[in-house]
Amino acid sequence: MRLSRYFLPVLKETPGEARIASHRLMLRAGMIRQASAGIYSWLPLGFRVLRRIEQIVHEEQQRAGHIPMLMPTVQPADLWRESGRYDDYGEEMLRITDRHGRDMLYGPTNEELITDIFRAHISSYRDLPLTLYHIQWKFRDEVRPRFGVMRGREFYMKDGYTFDLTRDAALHAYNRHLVSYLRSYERMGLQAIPMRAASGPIGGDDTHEFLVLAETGESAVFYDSAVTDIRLGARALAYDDAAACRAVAEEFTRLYARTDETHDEAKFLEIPEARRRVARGIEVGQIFYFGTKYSEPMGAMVVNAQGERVPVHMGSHGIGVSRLVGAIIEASHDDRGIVWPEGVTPFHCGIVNLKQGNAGADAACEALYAALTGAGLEPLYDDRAERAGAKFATMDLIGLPWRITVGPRGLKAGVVELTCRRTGESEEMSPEAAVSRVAGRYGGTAGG
RNA sequence: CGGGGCGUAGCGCAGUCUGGCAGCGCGACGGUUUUGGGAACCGUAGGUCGCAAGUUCAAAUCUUGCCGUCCCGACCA
Repeated sequence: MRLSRYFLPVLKETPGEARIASHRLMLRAGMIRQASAGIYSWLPLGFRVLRRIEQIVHEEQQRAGHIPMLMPTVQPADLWRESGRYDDYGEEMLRITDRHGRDMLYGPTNEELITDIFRAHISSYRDLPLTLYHIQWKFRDEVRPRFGVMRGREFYMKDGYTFDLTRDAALHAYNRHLVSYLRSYERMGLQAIPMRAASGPIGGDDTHEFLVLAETGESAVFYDSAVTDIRLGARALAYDDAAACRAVAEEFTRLYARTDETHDEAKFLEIPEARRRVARGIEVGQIFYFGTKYSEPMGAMVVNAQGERVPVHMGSHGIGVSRLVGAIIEASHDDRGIVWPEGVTPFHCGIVNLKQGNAGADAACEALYAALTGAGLEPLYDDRAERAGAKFATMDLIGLPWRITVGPRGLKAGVVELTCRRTGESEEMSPEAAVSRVAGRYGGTAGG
């Protein structure tokens, strides 16, 4: 993409309403524009990041054997009356009446819809297990939206629903989700710690929240510092192997890590003092096993091998896709701007032409652009007639992990400059070497 | 939902107390000179002063009502 033809409305000054780094930086980098309290338009740069996170979630869900689909945002109230949640959900649910006077609602979640789909089409244990998921916009009419996309009213979320014959099978689904979530977050360059949590209004027997440590987090968290040393890394994952999934889940949840809702001071004090940590975290996902809470009242039954009609065991599992954009920035920025992890960056590499209009610099930049594109990467070429300082400031603000700087001075010596956004380190090298270095950073995962 | 702010150009704000030409900085646009970390100068455009009613010769400014938005608390992915 050439910046001169792109839409990147960056701001030099910080809009007054933004209190935390991610909100401030998303506004300044031209990623979002507020439409109403807690409701945002995603401008092109923000949209790219949102899509990359969504893509990682899709890939990891499907790797775990989960099946994508799409349910509507507007739902009929009747289904919610059936589950008993139409009244329970209260003022957070946006209620709508259509032209025929029917009660509708903008979905805050999708248990009712998915259960309705399940009961209409599934009747035998032979069709289980089944995991369906979708990524869709949701709406919760928060009393006080804040922190930009981290606590919006409209938000984009992956929610998955598991259907199993037995509790044991449902717990395998729970562990499988835990592992797939860990893998998704690691690909996004994030550490999200699974913590035992309260179940809240969705209801359930077992639940973990995934928290990203950040000073601006909404939850107080208490944990054993050793949990932050655990990584999934490149290990092979056998999602169909219940014992293997349980082993990984146990490895990540064995040590003490809880939010304030379930914090147990006595157990916390059993941790060696040097490893006790009290901090704050941003919730970026949650997994629930809730048994037959919805299947019983809504009649989602299957016939088991003994010929008996039994309610299915269900679980639901969510990842806050739009919230992750903010959470990643909270976890990865500096005083100059955003520092994107390579896994979610909106563009793989920036090209800064220090002397736009200089034939040699222009040609070198075009050649770099073609070479990077040819290597399967998406570069952002700053071809504006701006001064160097302005171009650097823009690149730093939008946080691309790599920047190739091209100027007549370096070209005389046959070199360009490759700069790492995170460390600030620069190195001079031939344009070809710069391309292969950047391409090497993204390996086979480039594109998308 | 309780309490408190704020609403004036795309962004940041002054002007409101004490009614009297709608301003400043940044940004945008044009020009000249510049050009390796947010350049300088000259010029130009851009405003239903949140909305409505009221008071007044005269309202951004005073009064009333409404709307929007932000912050603290409670609540919540």
